Amino acid sequence: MKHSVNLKQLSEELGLSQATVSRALNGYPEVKEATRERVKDAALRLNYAPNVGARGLATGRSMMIGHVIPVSTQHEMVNPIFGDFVAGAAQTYSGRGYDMMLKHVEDGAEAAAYRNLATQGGVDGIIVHGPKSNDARIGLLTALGIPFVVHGRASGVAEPYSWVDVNNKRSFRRAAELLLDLGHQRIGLVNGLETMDFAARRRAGYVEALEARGVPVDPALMTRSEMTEANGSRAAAGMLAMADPPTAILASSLVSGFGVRRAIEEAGLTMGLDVSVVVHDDLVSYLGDPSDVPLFSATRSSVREAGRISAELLMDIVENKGLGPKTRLLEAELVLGRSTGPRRT
Amino acid sequence: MKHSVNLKQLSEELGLSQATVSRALNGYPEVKEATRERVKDAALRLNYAPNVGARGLATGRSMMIGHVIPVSTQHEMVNPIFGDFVAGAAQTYSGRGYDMMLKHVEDGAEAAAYRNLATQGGVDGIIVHGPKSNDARIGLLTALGIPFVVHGRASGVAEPYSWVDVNNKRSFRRAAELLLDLGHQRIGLVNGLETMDFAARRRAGYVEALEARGVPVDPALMTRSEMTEANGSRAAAGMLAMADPPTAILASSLVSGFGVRRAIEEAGLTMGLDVSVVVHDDLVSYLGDPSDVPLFSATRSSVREAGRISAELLMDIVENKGLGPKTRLLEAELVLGRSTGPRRT
DNA sequence: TACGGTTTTCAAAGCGCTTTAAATCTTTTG
DNA sequence: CAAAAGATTTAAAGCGCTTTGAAAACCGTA
Repeated sequence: MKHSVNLKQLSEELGLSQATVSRALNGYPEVKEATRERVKDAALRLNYAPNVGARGLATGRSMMIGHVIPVSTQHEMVNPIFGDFVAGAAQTYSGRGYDMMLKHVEDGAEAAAYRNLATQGGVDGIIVHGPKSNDARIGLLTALGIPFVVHGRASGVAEPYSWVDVNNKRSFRRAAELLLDLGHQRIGLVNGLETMDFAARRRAGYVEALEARGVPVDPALMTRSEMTEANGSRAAAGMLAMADPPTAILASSLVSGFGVRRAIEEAGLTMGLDVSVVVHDDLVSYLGDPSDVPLFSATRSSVREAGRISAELLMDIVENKGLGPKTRLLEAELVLGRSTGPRRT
Repeated sequence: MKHSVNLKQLSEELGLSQATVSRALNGYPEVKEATRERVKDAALRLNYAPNVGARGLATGRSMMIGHVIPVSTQHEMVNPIFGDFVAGAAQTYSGRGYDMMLKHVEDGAEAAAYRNLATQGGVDGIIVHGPKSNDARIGLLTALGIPFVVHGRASGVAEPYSWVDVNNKRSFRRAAELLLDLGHQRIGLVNGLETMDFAARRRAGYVEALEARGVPVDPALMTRSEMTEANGSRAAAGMLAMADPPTAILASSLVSGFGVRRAIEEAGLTMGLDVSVVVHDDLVSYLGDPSDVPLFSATRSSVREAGRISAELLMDIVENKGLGPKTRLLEAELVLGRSTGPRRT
């Protein structure tokens, strides 16, 4: 059964030319208001919606933004913050008439995938997720000449490009300073994989804070792994079993934080009392803690907001290619919860 | 800078007609093997990729599957399992040459959004997420005549449609039976929102198990809310504060389970000893527990696998509209962890 | 009544691809 | 060696839309 019509049928039904109908629907001024109304009514009644492929062909715009799903190749893990980022971005796109395309890329086919994305005319722009410290995708996309925005930054890349990032270094520096102020000297770092740019920056902030206070940096107190509950727990358990265990731990995500808390409790200690904990909280919606005084002290920055901003930037670039690279550095908020307290003597 | 060519340029470069070049690249048999090689080489060399819009116009296929992001309208919450489901689906699509489009839909614009999705020719099929008990989308999409597969089922809908679902009723019945077998009589249910079909079915399974054993069903032991850590904790805390508290709790997700555990511990009790807990575990990748004996006893069913299967089904339907609705009922595995034990007397 | 200026509508080209029907080139066969 | 059969290749139509350049309709005025 046919439930919709195309432009030709619609225009015949109306006794108008396709041109006029098209103009009427797209808000061009040279159409008589009465005609426009008549056209709009008919379009609604006949269930007309312009074919996106055809429109794309004619305008050279697909009104689609491409995202490549960042599946950690090692453990088939989907980055937990991906969902919220995408939700924020999608909402923004939809407000401006764009849609989002998600592409799964098999390992090793990365370059080809981005190249196709750029050449097939299927998307007007691309969001790059999970940049590594020296990410080749940036150079590739720049060379291909397609608009893109990186969520995060890539330290090693010299050429300019557009990005939206949290000030990871500063936020971890501040978190570490908070713990130092509370009297802690042995502070553990349960970081994400440090091939990821954000994780490297966080460590830099942590190290910077300790060094600024003359507190020795102990490699044994710095771990890195994917940010799962299990990994957080394992890392913290290892530290707490040391001869000279930390009295505070800085964890790179809320989920790792849950693991850290478990390890603390399984060691017979109390979080916030025996061991202080600060986590980074991306405000992922379903992990939200609505309490007045949250469980965890945290550096907070909404990844959904980052999604919104990235989308906004990208669409601006797409619609106005003249402007140079745009960047946006977001500051994380430091929120005190019940997981931190002065060092016990 | 132009970095890619179109079919016309490519064919001119080769001294062949567009038809032959198109056939060569699309694997049609009537092209001489030598020619095909020559064409493929040139395509690679000149960075040719067919324009998806044009191809879609010509073939009537967009090679794109639409998903609508299920943002819980009440709290702007992104369903946590969405990420993994989508990852599984996207992987499957990509293996068969399809891509995935994600659409954000504002509240209230649902019908229009699905209608457009179906009419604009932008997608060949749709996956419906998070069906409610009497979901109007199913009737709408059926009427529109576009292929679709529902992840889950909608109890109230009589007409046939394609779906992929976990046997939620049976798995919660089994979980409850396990607890009954362990001697528990007061069993709490920390369920998801029961407007969601899956949650309603889980409760049905739970109730069925109790009634089959003649154990009274106490409404005070049945809570429903979005499946967050905080909600799980609050629900469990409430139950544990009762005069006649439960000795076992059945939670609808791993995340709620974390909350339940917290409440148990904050009540000075020990999970698995004083209070047994069984959760439903969607095997969401980043919450994975690699231990031999997992923390939680759980009914397990991979949502990523469900994504794969749903995608497979949908593509089959798209490519062969003749076949009637396809369905797939997945059984959850019951896995014993450290959170369950016999009732303490 | 006709004319210049506006406003509104139209015919047709073109976006880049696939595919049908026809043309050309190669083989095979009698 | 010519005709029939088979293998390749091509020209052109068409997918559904936007947009340019031209035509038609309308208006007030001379």
